[in-house]
Amino acid sequence: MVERDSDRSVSQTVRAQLSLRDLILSGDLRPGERISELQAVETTGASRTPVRMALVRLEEEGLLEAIPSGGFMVKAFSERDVLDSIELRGTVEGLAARFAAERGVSSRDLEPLKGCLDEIDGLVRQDPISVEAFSSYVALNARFHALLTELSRSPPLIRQVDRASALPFASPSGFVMTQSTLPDARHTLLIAQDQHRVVVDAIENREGARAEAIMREHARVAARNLRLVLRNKTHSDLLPGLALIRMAGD
Amino acid sequence: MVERDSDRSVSQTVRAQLSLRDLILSGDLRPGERISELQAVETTGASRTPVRMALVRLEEEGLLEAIPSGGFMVKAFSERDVLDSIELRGTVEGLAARFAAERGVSSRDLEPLKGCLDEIDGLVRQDPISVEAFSSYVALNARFHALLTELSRSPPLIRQVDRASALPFASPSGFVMTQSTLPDARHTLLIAQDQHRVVVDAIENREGARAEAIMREHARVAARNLRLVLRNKTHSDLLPGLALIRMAGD
DNA sequence: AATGGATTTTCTGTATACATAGATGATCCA
DNA sequence: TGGATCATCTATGTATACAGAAAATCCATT
Repeated sequence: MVERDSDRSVSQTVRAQLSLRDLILSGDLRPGERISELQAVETTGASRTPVRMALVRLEEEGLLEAIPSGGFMVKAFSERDVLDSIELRGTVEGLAARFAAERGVSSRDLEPLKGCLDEIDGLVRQDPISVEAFSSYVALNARFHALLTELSRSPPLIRQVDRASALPFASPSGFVMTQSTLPDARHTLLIAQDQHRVVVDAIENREGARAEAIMREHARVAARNLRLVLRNKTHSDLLPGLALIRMAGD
Repeated sequence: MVERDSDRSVSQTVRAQLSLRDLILSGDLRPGERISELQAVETTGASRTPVRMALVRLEEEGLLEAIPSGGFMVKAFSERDVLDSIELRGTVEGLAARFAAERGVSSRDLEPLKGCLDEIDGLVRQDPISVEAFSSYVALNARFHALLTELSRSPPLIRQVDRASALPFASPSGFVMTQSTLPDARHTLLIAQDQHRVVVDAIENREGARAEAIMREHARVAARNLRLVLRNKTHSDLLPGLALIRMAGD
């Protein structure tokens, strides 16, 4: 079926939000730049009401900043901001893992998680890893992290983990694609996957502190990758939102 | 000066948000109850546009839940939800304290914090503590926690701590007033104040792990108080939002 | 030439009208 | 009498018009 450029099945608000998010993450809208509602109306095709709605949601998402005199601007992030966001995500994921371990999980709950890990094993077995495999890894990794967080069985915590992962460079899978061009790409993925196995093992054995610690360390792999990407600025197109990161000298 | 019921200096959106928040926290709007926009328009006096804006913001705040078919309903919280929210707040505050300790703070930055502590000391010195003193404690305690979080010098983290503290029963000062009627009220406040001193000491000496651990434990004082309040349901009017907590049997 | 003020323009905040989708109630048939 | 279907009605999503405020521009004066 031929899709119109505007799908009637989703609301104008959602459409405007997606459209504006793409514009921000791709760098078409520069950090610090004010987003005019009228301009947003032209680019998204929606009217002002849903556009305003989308802007409010994008502010909550962390991509926009309210201007005191009114309206919104694209937020700029320092390298430190991004590193802190990653550490924060690791911390709340760590709390989720600890809750899961302390409260116990049934083997039935662990099944999908272990299935995920087996699939990832299948991917990292190949050497070198193909670009398609990296793509699959991104999806599986996201799924693993989501399932793990849900093991906490804590809606408030799940909510906060989702919010902490909303920024693309803070999300668990944010830096996977950027790794794909690095020489020791497979090495990094093997380490990350080992950490996945360890945290599941810790949860199974109800080792809360261990589960928490390993998830924190797991996030620091992403921090390492961020530094690599920022040093050799190549392949920066693989990480949406990199345009929002302003280096110290800028 | 006589204030009109509608202050022209703030926007209709903010006024509607404050008004609706009060209605929710006071229990006038029951958990699970759908909030009609038209009804909200009547009670707040604002028109539909700012009311809708306020509803979206209250959803982000965690007080409302979106209904799939459209609109919003008042969210209900289990006792476990609230305990988890408190633990979460303690965890992110702990991260802020660790950042402050690891990165170091100048004695100039610590001054307002220590001033805060001295003022609190003045309050808890009296025995028994007056209701007015409890009120002052709430304000000073909120100020201390805000200053402490800012010591992390991490905008993303400060943002998340604020969000984790947005729910009244998850906020650092949420249970202070409920304590005021309890027999060992002063005892609890003395312990909390000692923890305040310890975390400042840890930060001064750059003991990151210690600073983090004490902030986590500090939040658990609030968790203890929650259980007390829920067991003897008296004085529940001292905690706004208690109406949102649904016990297991309900 | 630079600065201050006034004017114009553009933007956001708000109100409201309209359309569509969902909910509710009544009526008809089995 | 119970269930299903249809109609009506209400509530939300969307579009747009209007007012006030902020920002930019231009002119005048020093």
